[in-house]
Amino acid sequence: MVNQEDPRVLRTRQFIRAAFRDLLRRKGFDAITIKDIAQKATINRATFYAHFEDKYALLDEVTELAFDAMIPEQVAQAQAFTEDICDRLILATHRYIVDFYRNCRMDSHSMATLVDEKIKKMLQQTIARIFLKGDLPHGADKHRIQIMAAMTGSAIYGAAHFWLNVEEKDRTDVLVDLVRPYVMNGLGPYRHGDG
Amino acid sequence: MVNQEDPRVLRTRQFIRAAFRDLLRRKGFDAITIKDIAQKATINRATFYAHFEDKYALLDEVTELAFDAMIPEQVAQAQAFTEDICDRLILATHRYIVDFYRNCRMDSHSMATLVDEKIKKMLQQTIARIFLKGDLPHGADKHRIQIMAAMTGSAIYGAAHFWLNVEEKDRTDVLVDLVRPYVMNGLGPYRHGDG
DNA sequence: GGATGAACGTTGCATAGGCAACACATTGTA
DNA sequence: TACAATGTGTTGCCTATGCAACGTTCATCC
Repeated sequence: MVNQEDPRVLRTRQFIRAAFRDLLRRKGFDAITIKDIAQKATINRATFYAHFEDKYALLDEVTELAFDAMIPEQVAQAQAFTEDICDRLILATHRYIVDFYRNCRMDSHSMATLVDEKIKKMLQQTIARIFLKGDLPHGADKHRIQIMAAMTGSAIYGAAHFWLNVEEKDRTDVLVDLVRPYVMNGLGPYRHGDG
Repeated sequence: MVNQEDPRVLRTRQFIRAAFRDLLRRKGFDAITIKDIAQKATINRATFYAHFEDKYALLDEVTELAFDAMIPEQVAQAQAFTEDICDRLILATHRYIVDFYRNCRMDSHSMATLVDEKIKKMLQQTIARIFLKGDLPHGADKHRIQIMAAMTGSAIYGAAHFWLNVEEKDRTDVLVDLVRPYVMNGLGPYRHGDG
């Protein structure tokens, strides 16, 4: 494929992502064509295919970058899964979902599903990375840790998503106070690597 | 040279101009290097030379485009040099100069001179174009018309420039009331093509 | 059922842009 | 004076992008 460091490549990919984000704001995912993206990005349609297999791959990348941008510095650097880190993850996830539903026309169920899956996966990876950084408690093999991360990520994501349709939806503090103890208790001895 | 319609060319030239305008806001013209421009435009230095002979050519183009953007629609379309058109030209010229001195660091005398010359030339061409659109009065050959345009452009530019350092500098209405009669009287029978 | 048109994804070729290197000029400085 | 450092403008080679064309699929319409 293309050389990811070539300045032309960097620029072209930025154009494509920006065009796509822009289009998502006024059109549903299904309604967006490759031609639309190429036109708005002022690149040739063939060039699009030099960088992305299709618009699903583009959605994947855009989602991932947006998630990375949303993760606070403290979480990215965290050495242990503390209550503070947990809170930040909950809030960041919630904010991501809110922004996402506000900015994108959601006529497409397929897109919502894809983004759901992607974000859950990113969350789980982020959590697993933190778990693996701490000293592992006795008997915690890598496999078991990844399951714990998967459950934790799913729980956080599920709760944050559910919170969209709740009366108290603006009370993110309530959300945090509900999710944090659930997750931390569920983790039990795994959380700090000091159990 | 390069094909001026190729989208890559259009983008690259836009990048270069934008970078240059941006640099002019924080650096003097003399202090700006081609490397600076290329870096900020995220293009290769060699690519700059594919589009502009040097930074003087770039300055020339940027000045010209800015001037075109500043000219009101009515003036661009004018069929005769009326008082209304005259007023608009005076105001546009004045605004151009004000913006120019506000936005650009003027450590370089050479640049000020170049821009001065360029703008005067553009003004004169604009005026000559309007003159030549109207029916020409008896005895008005093309040569004579161009001299009238040159004087008119110089007068307007000179006055607008002078107005920078005047106590009433904000009273552009006063400026207009001084310049308009001078110019219109000077033109005498040439102005409408109806003399 | 078949025609039409739109979007997709791919291809070969032409051209613009990136890169590294060069010679030259200018400037600062030891 | 000599020198290093920096900017200028140019060159040859390689890669990314633009373009036009193609066959394909799918939806719409007669």
